[in-house]
Amino acid sequence: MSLKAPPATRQRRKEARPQELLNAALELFVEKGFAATRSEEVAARAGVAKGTLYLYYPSKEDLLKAVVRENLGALIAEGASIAGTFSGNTQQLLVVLMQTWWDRVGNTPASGIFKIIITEMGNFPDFAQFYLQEVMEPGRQLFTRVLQRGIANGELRPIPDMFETVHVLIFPMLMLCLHKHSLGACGSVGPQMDPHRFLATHVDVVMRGLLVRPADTAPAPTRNRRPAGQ
Amino acid sequence: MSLKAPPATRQRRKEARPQELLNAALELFVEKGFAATRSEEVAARAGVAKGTLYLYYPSKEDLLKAVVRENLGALIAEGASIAGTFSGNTQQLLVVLMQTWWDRVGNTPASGIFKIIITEMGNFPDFAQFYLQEVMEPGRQLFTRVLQRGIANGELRPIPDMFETVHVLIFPMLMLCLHKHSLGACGSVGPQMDPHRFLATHVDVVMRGLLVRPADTAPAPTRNRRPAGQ
Amino acid sequence: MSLKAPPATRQRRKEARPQELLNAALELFVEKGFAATRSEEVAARAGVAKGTLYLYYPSKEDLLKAVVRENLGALIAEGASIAGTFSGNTQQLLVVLMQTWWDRVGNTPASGIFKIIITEMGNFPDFAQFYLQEVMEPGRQLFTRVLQRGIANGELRPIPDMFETVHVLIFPMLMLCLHKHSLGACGSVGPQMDPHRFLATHVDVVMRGLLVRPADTAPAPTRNRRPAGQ
Amino acid sequence: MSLKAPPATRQRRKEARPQELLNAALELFVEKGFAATRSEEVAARAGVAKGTLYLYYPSKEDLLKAVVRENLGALIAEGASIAGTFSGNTQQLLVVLMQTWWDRVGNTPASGIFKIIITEMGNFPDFAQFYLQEVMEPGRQLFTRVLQRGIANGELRPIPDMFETVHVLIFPMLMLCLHKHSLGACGSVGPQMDPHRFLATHVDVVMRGLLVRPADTAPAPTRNRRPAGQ
DNA sequence: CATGAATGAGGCTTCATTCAT
DNA sequence: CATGAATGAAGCCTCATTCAT
Repeated sequence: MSLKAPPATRQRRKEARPQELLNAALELFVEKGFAATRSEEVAARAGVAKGTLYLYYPSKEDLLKAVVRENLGALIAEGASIAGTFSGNTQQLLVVLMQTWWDRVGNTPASGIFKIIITEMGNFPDFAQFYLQEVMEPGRQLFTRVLQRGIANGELRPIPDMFETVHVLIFPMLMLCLHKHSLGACGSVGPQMDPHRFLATHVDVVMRGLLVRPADTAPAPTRNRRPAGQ
Repeated sequence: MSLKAPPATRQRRKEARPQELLNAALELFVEKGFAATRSEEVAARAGVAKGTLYLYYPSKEDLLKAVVRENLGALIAEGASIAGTFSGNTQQLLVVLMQTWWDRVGNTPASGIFKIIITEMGNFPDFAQFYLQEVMEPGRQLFTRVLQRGIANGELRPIPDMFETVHVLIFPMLMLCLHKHSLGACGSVGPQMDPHRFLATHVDVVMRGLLVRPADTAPAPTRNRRPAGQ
Repeated sequence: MSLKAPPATRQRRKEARPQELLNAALELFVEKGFAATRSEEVAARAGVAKGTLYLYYPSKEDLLKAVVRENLGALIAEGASIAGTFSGNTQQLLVVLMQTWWDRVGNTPASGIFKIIITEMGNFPDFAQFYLQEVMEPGRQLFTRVLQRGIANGELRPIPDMFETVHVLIFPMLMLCLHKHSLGACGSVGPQMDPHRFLATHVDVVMRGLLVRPADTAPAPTRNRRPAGQ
Repeated sequence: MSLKAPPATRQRRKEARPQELLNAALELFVEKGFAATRSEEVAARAGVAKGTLYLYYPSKEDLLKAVVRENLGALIAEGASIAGTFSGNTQQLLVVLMQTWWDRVGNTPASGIFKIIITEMGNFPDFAQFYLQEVMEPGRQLFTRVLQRGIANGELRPIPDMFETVHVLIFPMLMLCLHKHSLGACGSVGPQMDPHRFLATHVDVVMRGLLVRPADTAPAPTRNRRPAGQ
C-alpha cells in the first residue's frame, strides 16, 4: 500500500494483537491442553515476545477466559443467525442448520473450544454456568422449537422424550468437533471422517426416525468407497 | 508386635496398591487433566506417600500410560463380552448392547478414560494408534456386524453409508461419557441427563430410521417430567 | 496551534523535568524502598511517560545516585549555612541549629534521604564514603566545634568522650527523620511526635547535662497534653 | 559424638531448618533489603536448595513476616526480663538496662530487625501496628516508669515533657542499632563507634540533665584515643 | 523531545523425582 | 517396602530498558 514496507521488528500493532493472541492461544490450548501450554508458546505463535502477552492479558488464566468468552460469543452469534428465517420442511431446515453450523463453527478453529470446555470445566467452574446458559441452553431451545414446529406441522410424530431427543441431535455434532481435534488430528491410519457426509447421514437417520412417514429418500448418493472393514 | 495380625492389612494393601494408584490417577486425570494433576495428589488419594507412587510407576507419564492401558483394556474386554451370543431382533440387541455398555463402562470410573484420550491424544501420539486399533475399530466392527446382520435378516433397510451410520450410533455414547465428566459433573442448574433414558431414546430414534418398517413401539413409557423449556 | 501560548507550559516543564523526576524518585524510594519502586511509578508521579525518565537518567541506579547526590548536597549546603555566624550562648546556638535544621531539612522531603542512605548503603558502597565525608563528618565537626567553644567559654563542663557526646546530640536528630518516614507515616494510633518539641526537649536535657551549672530554665512552657500512658 | 559422621548430603534436619532459614533471612534482609534479597540467596545461606525454603514458608513475604515476628518476640521477651527487679539508683538502673539491652539485643543479629522495620513498615502496614503495640509502647512505658520512679524518689527533677524525654532516651539506642547495620557495617574509614562507651556517655549526659543535682561523676575514665577531628 | 509498545533477563514459585532413613 | 525431606529444572510473571513513531 504505502511505499515503505511494514517495519519488520518491533512492530506496533496494538489493534490486532489481542485477536492474534487469542487465536494462538485457542490453537495451543486445543492442541496441548491449557496446563500443558506454556505462555511463551502462545506468545511465540502470535509472533511476539513473552512479555507482550502480559500487556494484553494479566495472566494465563485470564487469557483462557478471554479465549472461551471470545469463541463462545462467536458460537452464540452463529446459532442465533442460523435459526433465522427459513422456508422448507423440517428435514431441510435441520440439514441447513447443521451444515451451516459446520461451515461456520465446526470447520473453524472455534470448533476447538468444545475440547477446552470439556477439559477445563472442572477447573474453572464459572465456565459451566457460562457454557450452559449461553451455548447449551440456547442450542437446546433452538432444536426443541424446530422439532415442536415439525410436530405441529404434522411432519413429525409425537416425541415423548423431547429433552433426550434433542440431545440425540446435538451430541453427534459436538462429538464431531471433538473427534476432529483428537483422533481426526492424529493422522490416523483408518478412513477419515467426512464431516458433511456424517452430518447428512446423521440427519437422514434421525429424521427417518422422527417423521410421521419416513420418505423413501436415499441419502445423497454415495460413491462406493470404504471397501475395508465395514 | 504380634506374630500374625498386622501383616494382614499391610499385605492386602501391598497387592492392591497398583490398582489403587491407577484408580486414584484415573479419577484425578479425568477431573483436572493430566498436566494439572500433581503426583502427590494421586498418591494421597490412593492413601500412600509420594515416594510410594514411584515404586510402582517410574514416572507420571508412565502412570498415565498405565491408566490408559488398564482402562482401554477394560473397555475392550467389556466390548468383547457384551457382543456375545444374543437371540432377539436387532433393535433389542442394540438396546442390550448399549445399556450393558453403560452399566459396565459408562457408569463406571472407566468412562472417564474417553476424556483423557481426547485430551491427551495430541500429547501422546501412541494413544491414537492404541485407541484406534483396540477400541474404535473393534467397536466400529461390532456395530457394523450388528447392522449388517440386521440388513441380512431383512430387519433393516439398506444402509448406503455404513461408516457414518455406525458413528451415528457410537458418537452419542461417547459424548454421553464426556458429558458425564464435564457439564454433568458441575452441579449444573438445568435438568440432568438420565443416561438410560438417553440411550433408550437414542436407540429408538435411530432404529426407527433404520428399520425397514418402523415399529409403532413407543419408547419406554415415560413419566411426565421435564415440563419446562422443551 | 497558537503562536505563543502553549510552549510556555511545555518549556517550563522541560527545564523542570530533572528536578521533578528527582522529587518523585525521592518520595517513592523513601516510601517503598529502591528495589521495590518501579521506574514507571517514578515517571508517573513526575507526570511523564516511562521513556522520558531515560532521557534524563540512563538507569534506575543512576537515578538513585542522582537523588542521593542532590539531597546530600542540599543537606551539606544547609549544614554549612546554618552554622554561620551566631551570637548567643551555646545552648541558644544549639537550639537554633537544630530547629533550623528541622525546618530546612527534617521538615522537607529531603529528610527521607537518611532512610535511603541507611537502607542502601550496603548495596551501594560508595554511598558510605560519600555520606561519611560529606555529611556525617562535617556535621560531627560542626557540633564538635560548638561544644569545644562552649567549653572554652566556660559554659560547658569538660567533656571526656567528645566523639560519643557529639553522637548523643546527632543521633536523635537522625532518628527523628527516620521515625517520620516509618512509624510516623503509618497513621499510628498512639500520640504523635511533635518534632519541635522533641528537639527542644532533646537540647534542654543534653545541655543540662553538659553545662557547668545547669540553668534552671524550664523548657518551652508546655500546654498540658498527653494525659494518657505516660 | 556418635561414631557415624553426620551425613553430608540431603541431611534431614527438619527440626532446625526453620530457625536456620530465619537466621539467614534476617541477615540478608538486613544487609540488602527485603526486595533486593533473592529467595535463593536465603536458601543458600541456610545451606539448602531453593525449593526447601518453600517447604517451611509459603512465600518470601511470609518469610519476612516470620522473621519480624520471631525477632520482635525476642525483643519483647528481653525487654520484659531486663526490667525485672533492681536495687540501686535510677542512673544505675538505666545503665544496666541499656548495657544489658545492648548485650542481649543490640549486639545480636536481632538488632537488624529495626532496619527491616523502618524500611518495610510502609510496605507491610500491619508491621506498624505490631511494632508499636509490642515493642515501642512497652519500651516507652518501661522507661516512663523508671523516670517516674526516679522523680518520686527525689532523684530526678520534674520532667515536663515526659513523652519526648523518654524518646530522648530511646532514640539513640535505636539509632545505634541502625548505625551498626549501615555505616558501621561499611568498613568506613573514620573512627568506629564503641557501643558500650556510646551508651555510657548517653546515659551519663542525659542523667546529668535529669538529676536533681548532677553528681560530679566523671564517666568511665577514657584512654586517650581519637586524637583527630574533634 | 516525548511516548508507550515491545522485549527478554531475572526472580518467585511449583512440582516431578530422588534417596537417606 | 514405605516414607517424606530435599532437590532443581521449568514455568509464570515482572519490570528495567529500548526504540520506532
